[in-house]
Amino acid sequence: MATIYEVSKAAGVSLATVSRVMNGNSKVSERTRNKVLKAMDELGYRPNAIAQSLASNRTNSVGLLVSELHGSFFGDLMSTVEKELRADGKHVIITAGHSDEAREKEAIEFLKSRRCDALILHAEAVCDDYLRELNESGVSLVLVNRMVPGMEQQCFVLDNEAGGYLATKAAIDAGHRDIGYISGPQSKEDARQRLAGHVRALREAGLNTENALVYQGDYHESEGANGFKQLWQQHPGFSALICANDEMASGAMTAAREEGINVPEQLSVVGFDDVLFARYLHPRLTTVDNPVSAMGLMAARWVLHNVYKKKLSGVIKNVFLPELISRDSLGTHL
Amino acid sequence: MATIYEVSKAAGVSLATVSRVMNGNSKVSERTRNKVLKAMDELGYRPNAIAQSLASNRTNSVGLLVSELHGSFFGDLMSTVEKELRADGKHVIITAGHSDEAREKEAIEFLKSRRCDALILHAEAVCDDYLRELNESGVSLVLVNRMVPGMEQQCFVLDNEAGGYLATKAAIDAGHRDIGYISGPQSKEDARQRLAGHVRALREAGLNTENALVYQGDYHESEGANGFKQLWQQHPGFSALICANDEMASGAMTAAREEGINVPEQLSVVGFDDVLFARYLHPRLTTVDNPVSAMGLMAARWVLHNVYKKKLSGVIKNVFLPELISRDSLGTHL
DNA sequence: CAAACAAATGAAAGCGCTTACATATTGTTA
DNA sequence: TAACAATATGTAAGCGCTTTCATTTGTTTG
Repeated sequence: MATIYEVSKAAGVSLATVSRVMNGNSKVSERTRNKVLKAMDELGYRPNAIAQSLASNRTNSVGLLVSELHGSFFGDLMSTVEKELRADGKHVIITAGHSDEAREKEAIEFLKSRRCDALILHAEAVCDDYLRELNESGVSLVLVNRMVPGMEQQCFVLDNEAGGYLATKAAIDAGHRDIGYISGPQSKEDARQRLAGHVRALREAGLNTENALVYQGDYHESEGANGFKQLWQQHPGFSALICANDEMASGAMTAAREEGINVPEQLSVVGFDDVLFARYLHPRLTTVDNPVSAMGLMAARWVLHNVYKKKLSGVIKNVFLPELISRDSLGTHL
Repeated sequence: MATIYEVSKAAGVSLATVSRVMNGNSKVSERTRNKVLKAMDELGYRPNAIAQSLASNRTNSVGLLVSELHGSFFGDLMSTVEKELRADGKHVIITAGHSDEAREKEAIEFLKSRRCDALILHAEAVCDDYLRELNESGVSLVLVNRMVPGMEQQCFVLDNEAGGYLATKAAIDAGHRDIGYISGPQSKEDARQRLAGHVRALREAGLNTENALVYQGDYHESEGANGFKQLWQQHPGFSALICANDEMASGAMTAAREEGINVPEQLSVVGFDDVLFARYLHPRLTTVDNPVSAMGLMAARWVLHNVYKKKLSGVIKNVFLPELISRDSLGTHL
């Protein structure tokens, strides 16, 4: 592979001049620029990004931490972030934290050792203090799907409470009064907030929230089925079931069907997240969207603006409001 | 951030010695090693991976090209590859080629400029010659889901013909005789092979393959619906429909339902790929699995072995045989 | 106890770039 | 045309490591 030195020799100019035409910042006369370009072309020269990074103290790479590399939520996030950054010549190093504290920290250390110019983190397991320290230690970072007090401008989050409210409100508006809820693990912030929104909607409608029909699941499909079974046993015949995510909604729908209960005629189901397969379920799932792509985009733009000094088109938005995606699984109840 | 120089000063040894304890290849006495380790610890030293790469001409990074960053197929691939390589301290730079020749080439150039030690490519649009040239130019690379003559050992593929055969054979074994087929775009190798397998199964059963019920789709859901409609119009009442992928199978099932046709009672449907949502469809989709994870694993192991000289556990397998995943969408036909 | 060898350590030259700073070239003005 | 900007180009010192080769130190043996 040709180096800058060979290019400089071939073009009959100095290293500095070659570097100048590559980076296009300093002035170079039209004639020499052409000579250099020609030499580069003839040699098939490609700058060594590693050497550039070492010399310039800039890697043009941003680290992205996700919980998993599969699943539509992270797929959308990675896809959006990569596209936006790549358009500006930056590249993304992706690592997975698997929602585990040690692995998340390890992944972050890894990204730091790779000298990423910035980090975009979907960190679930590390504590707020760790993130604040990281932030103060001089690492440029933004957080997706997490709000850390003191770093509000660097956090891009969904208003989960509003989403929880939206889902239950939709059921209430459709005439439902007996409404069950399968929550996510209450150790997770988003799960707590979604539940809080649900409770607010019930209360607002004057419904009983004391001995509410709530089952705590773990966001997995199987717990959707378990949750449904338990709630149905506890209070047979409730007319709507709100689930804190689509996976559990799917599990619940399958379990209901196995009991011979028709969705949505006998039981309405509402999910949360609008993952890809929500459209493929039968009946197609009414759910609350989770604007991952929009959040990923904002995170990428923040980096472009604050780290790479690119001027912004549009404003940076930190908190996203979810919308209800009406499909077929929510029926009216007279 | 502390550098190796500061560590060497703190420990009272030379740079070379610090480097030695980091890399652990050359001998260092127990006493000095401890001094160095202590100094590193106290300074919170983290080696600069960029500088290491430049000096050693090894980046410990492998480039991964996928068509898209979302979707379960690529999610599984990325996930497996990343996990396997990361376990050995390598990291993965992921880029998307969007099944477009120019973008695939650009992505590959990008990975080359990052000086990846090896490339794992899911390249659909570039031609065989390009890949062969790349290979001969000294870049270590392997191909996933693509067989290029002359590079067999570096290709990890599914036997699509066998998969196509399997799907149709299953329908025949279940008693079906009137079998429709929605193929993928015949510009793609895998689509042609899947169709070839289908035809072989028909022929073997002594069924007519002349004016066979075949519709050419594009692997997208909508074409599954279109394909079903057209075939049904052309020959109403056929009892089984084989689709070249799950997306189209889903589209076909939805279209059938809209026509009031029950799956699987009146029409059996078989898919291909066993993507995540196949389990979520109703009825759950009988399909042919596509062992992406296994292929990704092999690709990663090949790299570990051939590029990083790691000794192998187990053998390298290049061609993978698919299996039928029996669920509920294929019924018997007497 | 010195010779002979092995083991541990250090000195220094890169790796391929960027970027002050210095110098050369050109253009402008009186 | 001398004097001076302004502009274009070159020189060389890093960036933080690895690695070769030379040197020092330690160990063994006759």
